[in-house]
Amino acid sequence: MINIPSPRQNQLLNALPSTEYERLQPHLEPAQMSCGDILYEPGEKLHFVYFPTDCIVSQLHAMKDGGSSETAIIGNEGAIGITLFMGGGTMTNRALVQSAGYAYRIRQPLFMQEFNRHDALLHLLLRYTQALIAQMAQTAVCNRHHSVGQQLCRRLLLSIDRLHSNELTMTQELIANMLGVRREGITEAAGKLQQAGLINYNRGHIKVLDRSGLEARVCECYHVVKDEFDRLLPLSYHDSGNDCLYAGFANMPGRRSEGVTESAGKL
Amino acid sequence: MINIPSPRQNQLLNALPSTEYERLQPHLEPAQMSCGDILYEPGEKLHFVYFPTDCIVSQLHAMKDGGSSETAIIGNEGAIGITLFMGGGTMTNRALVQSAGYAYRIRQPLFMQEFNRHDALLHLLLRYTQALIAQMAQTAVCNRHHSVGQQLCRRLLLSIDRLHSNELTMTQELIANMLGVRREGITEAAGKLQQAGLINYNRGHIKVLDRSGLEARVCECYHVVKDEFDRLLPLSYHDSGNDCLYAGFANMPGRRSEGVTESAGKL
DNA sequence: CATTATCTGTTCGGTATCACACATTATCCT
DNA sequence: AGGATAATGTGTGATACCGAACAGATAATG
Repeated sequence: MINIPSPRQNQLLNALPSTEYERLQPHLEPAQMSCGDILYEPGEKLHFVYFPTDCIVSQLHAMKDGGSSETAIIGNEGAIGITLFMGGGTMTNRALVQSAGYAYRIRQPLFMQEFNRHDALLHLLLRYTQALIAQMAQTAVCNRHHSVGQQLCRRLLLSIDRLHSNELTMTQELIANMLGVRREGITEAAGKLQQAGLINYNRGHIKVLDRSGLEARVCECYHVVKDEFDRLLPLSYHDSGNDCLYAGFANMPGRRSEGVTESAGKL
Repeated sequence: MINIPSPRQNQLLNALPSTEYERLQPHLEPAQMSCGDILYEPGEKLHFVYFPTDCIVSQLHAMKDGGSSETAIIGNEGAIGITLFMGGGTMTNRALVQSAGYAYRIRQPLFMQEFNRHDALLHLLLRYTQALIAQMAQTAVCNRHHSVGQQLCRRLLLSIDRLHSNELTMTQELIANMLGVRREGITEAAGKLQQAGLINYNRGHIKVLDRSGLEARVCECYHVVKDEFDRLLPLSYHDSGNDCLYAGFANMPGRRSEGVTESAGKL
């Protein structure tokens, strides 16, 4: 037996009404996501929709000259593979696992079968997509106007929000590539945060000591996006936290989450 | 000379199969769009979906300190009001008419009635939304990595693509606010372009003299987005002619189809 | 333990952009 | 026509970030 999180630990899956969830559930396969895994490349067809439970995936754009920038970060509040239901089939970015963990995935045809019933799943995912859009747009604004230090704060907060932990595993080099800045810039900014007692870092391990301190330094972009997620996906506050022991993916005891069986779509 | 364009001059409406178009058509009201008009503010409910025929609308994000940045530009290839069918109802940005002209608009309930038939309109608009997402993401990347000069080229090309004309009406100050940079920066960059014989500008009037010259200077972002639009929204079913009374209008400049960005580089 | 690889700290010069101030010119208005 | 307004041009210094090179420190490995 391996300790694998429940699908319901993904907030989108958790927000589905039980009838829809139970139709989907048999087709959800757990997938172990390792740091560095690539879910899709630019222009490459994706065959699954992924629902992270405790991993983090970066949406990265690479440029010809080798530069790159992250435009979104996706954890258990969301899903990877929106292009499948948006209709494009591929995207111009790449999806890179940035923090190890698990996700549940479902094959496109099975997923689309449910999506095309045009019920809660559709409404939920479109709302989620709009939240993702807000995140990407705000990233654009932030890239233009805010300092590396502020963006580092934003990035750290986004990560700990999704990990539900105050400890991160990532090197300064990695952060730099995500933000699209130099590694030295991160060294300097992170040094200041450490000196201020807000974080503690050590060779790829970052511990956030003072969350509110980070929030005091971060630019408005962080809260704009967070508020928009909360507005669009109010159920994302529902933390059905505890893992369940789960062996294999066949017969999973359908966890009823009382009080959350409503659709998020209150259009 | 002051003919009101046909709704079919909007490429989304034009791409609808005639049965759907005819259901929609009675509800389409022409709207005159003047420069500076605001279609919605952040958090403000929108009651129409707008389909531009010959105007340009900017999707702008403002910040507390007064700064702003454009994350997308929308012309007759698209629509304003995706939040209505995405389900959010409001957005975090504002929509500002940036070049005067006409649009057809339709009230939300009537629009949603058609959208909820889950037919061509839904699929078309979701694909369009994905293209819009690509534009916003690439804007984020561009803001991070490219110079003011390159971004100016991108912005000019985006505009003339949507105006189907090589003459623009916008001041350097306006462009600066769109790109989120200083006006002096635009003065300098535009001066270089003029000196190179690529454009000619004069107190709010810009004429593009050498389109391919601009394309040679622009960063890759422009073509990444353009290719993605062409891929997702081929000028399809009702290409020029049939239902369009104003077939004399030029289409977007020649479509390019080089591959999507190579996947070399950091991460 | 020694070696290697990885991660972090620091420096230095170069450059793009910024912030501000002000001059100049074209267009608009009465 | 003449004055007001809007748009553009220029200059000066400050600063944030870049590019590259290198040094020290810690973990990983054999």
